Parts: sequence; C-alpha cells; structure tokens
Amino acid sequence: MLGFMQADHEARTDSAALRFDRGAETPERLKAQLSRLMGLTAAQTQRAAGDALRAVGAHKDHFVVLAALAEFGPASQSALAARAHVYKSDLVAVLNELADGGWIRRAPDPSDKRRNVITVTAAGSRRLAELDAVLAGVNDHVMTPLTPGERTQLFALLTRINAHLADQR
Amino acid sequence: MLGFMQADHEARTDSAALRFDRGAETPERLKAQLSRLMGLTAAQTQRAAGDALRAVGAHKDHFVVLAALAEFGPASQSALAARAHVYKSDLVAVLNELADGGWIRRAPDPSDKRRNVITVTAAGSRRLAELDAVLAGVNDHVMTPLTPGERTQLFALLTRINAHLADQR
DNA sequence: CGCATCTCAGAATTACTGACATGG
DNA sequence: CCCATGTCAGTAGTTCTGAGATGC
Repeated sequence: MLGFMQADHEARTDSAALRFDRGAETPERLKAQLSRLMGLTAAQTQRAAGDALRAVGAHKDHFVVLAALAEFGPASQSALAARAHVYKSDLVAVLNELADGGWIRRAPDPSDKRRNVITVTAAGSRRLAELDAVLAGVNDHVMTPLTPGERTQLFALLTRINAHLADQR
Repeated sequence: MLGFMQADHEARTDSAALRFDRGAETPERLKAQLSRLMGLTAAQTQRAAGDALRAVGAHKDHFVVLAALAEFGPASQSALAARAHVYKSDLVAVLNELADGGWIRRAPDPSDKRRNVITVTAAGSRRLAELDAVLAGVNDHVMTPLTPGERTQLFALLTRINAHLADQR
C-alpha cells in the first residue's frame, strides 16, 4: 500500500472547492475514485443485467451455473459451487429453480452417495443460449461508447485483474 | 476437486452455440462473461474496499459523501444525495454517523428552513484523506498486475462507460 | 394547493456464516 | 474419528420504495 498524500483538504468549508489544476496533476480525489468508478460501473451493469434477466424470469446465478455446467460438464454441487462462485448453501435454491424449469437434472451419484450429479438438459442448453443472448445485449448496451478494440482491451484488463485477485485467496 | 471430463456437453444439441472459431471470433460465452467479469471483479474490489474501510470504522458511503462535499462544497441533503449517488433516505443515517464522528456539521439553512446545510469540518477533511489513503491502498492491490499505462487505460475506459450510462437515464 | 425536503419504516435482494444429518 | 456433501436457518449489508411531517 502506498502512494497518496499531499491533500491539505483542510477547511473545505467555504468553497475554493473545485479547482481544475489543468490536468497537470491528477486531483488525488480521482485516484480513489477508481474503486468508486469500478463500483459505479459495475453497479449499473449489474442492475442492467439483473433487470434483463428478470424480464425472462432468471437471475444471475441461473446463467452462471448453466454456463459452468456447459463449460465443464456435469458436476457435483460443491464442485459447481466453486466453479460458479456461488455459495453451496445458495446453490441449493438455484438448482431447485433450474430443475423446476427442466433445465437441469439432479441425480444421485452412484459412486458416492453423498453427492448429486448435476446435468444440463437439452432445454437447459437452449435456456443458456437465451440468457447468453440477453446478456450479450446488455454488454452491447453498456459498451456502446467503446470501439471493438477498446472492448477487447477492457476485457483483457479485467481478466488479468481478476486472475490476480483469484489466486490471491 | 479437478478434472471433470472435458465436456462433451451432449446437450449442446442444436445451438451451435459454442464453437471455437479459432480466435477469429470470440467464443460467445466469453462475451457474456464480460458482464460476469465485471461483476466478479467489482465484487472482489468492493469486498476488499469494504473490509479495509470497516477496519477503520467507516463504510463506502462515508467516503463517497465526504468526497462529494469536498469536491462541490456545502450542500443540502438532497443535493448531496444526488451527487453521491446515495438515496436521500439512506443519507440520513450516514450523516448521523459522520456528525457523531465530528466530521460534518448539519445546520439549518436560514434561507429555506426545510433544508439542512451540510459542511465538512477540519476533522472531516482529515478523515477524508485517511479514507482516501485506505482506498488508494486497495486500488493498488487490485491493480497490481497492471502497468501504470494500463491503469490509466482502465480508468479511461470505465469513465467513458460510466458517463454514457449516466446520461442514459 | 402542489411541491420539495428530511426522516423513518420496511421490502427485496445479495453475500455470507453456521449448524445439522448423512455418508465416506 | 475426521472429513465431505447437501440442506436449512439465519445474519448483515445494500438497494430501493413508500409514507409522513414540515415548510415553501
């Protein structure tokens, strides 16, 4: 942890508040705003995604879980939970909903009777494609101001940050 | 937990969904994952920020509100709420806490008795600097894998997305 | 009267923890 | 006996809605 300081702040009380240092020096406020920026952007993105998914009767976890199943194949609930970044306790309800929709099947594992094996059904694959399309629409909307190259850039940067944070724990 | 078959998917049925077009085209799963990526990254960032702030007895809104006051000067609660992207109903509690800490002052507006004028105290400015430092540390940690240039890039991209989403509504 | 401001109460969603029963 | 798995219950924090009181 490091870099910051300077910041006299002091009696901000009576204005003198905003003073554009003509870009010469980044107002130190902006730095901290990255965490805020990330939060704001993510919040709006998530809200848009949430709304769009709700419109088709799904939540975020439906997509995440179906995607994890499609990508890695059938799995036990605890493996799924880890892959989808969903708590195993919360996964239960998600799987109930997905099963109700006929999108997954939950069968006992013969080789280990503690486990269930979760499998995507054909309907589940179609559902995933549907949710995928919905989210692609959201992404397009969110990234409207970016060029294709910039979108790739953003994706790459976030991927690296995420990988780093992932094996951080 | 590991290697679980490599996904024949069976139920990939008709979708033709996933087909690695050898990099020519981004596998459409990845696209949708941007919303997920953003969500994941933001979630971890927010959790880190939340933990760090909690360690000094603050939350996100404390920073956001103090920063808005420092940037735009004294304001009424509703103006503050708008600027800080906090609901005015939630702002009440935040201001109570900030007032208890001696970081802001809440005084009735003489020119409009419905309003309170919120002002940062000198202690509040120091508090803001402290929270700023805490968050700078978090940002540094989050962006460890990025070069300075890339950090600027990321910041710029998010700023543009955010501006776009902002006047979207 | 209609409208703005502050406040409180509470719903809804989400992230997270803990405990418990069963089985390996 | 210890550990893994699935399930349930419950906490905490966040976001958002609504309604009431007061003043413009």
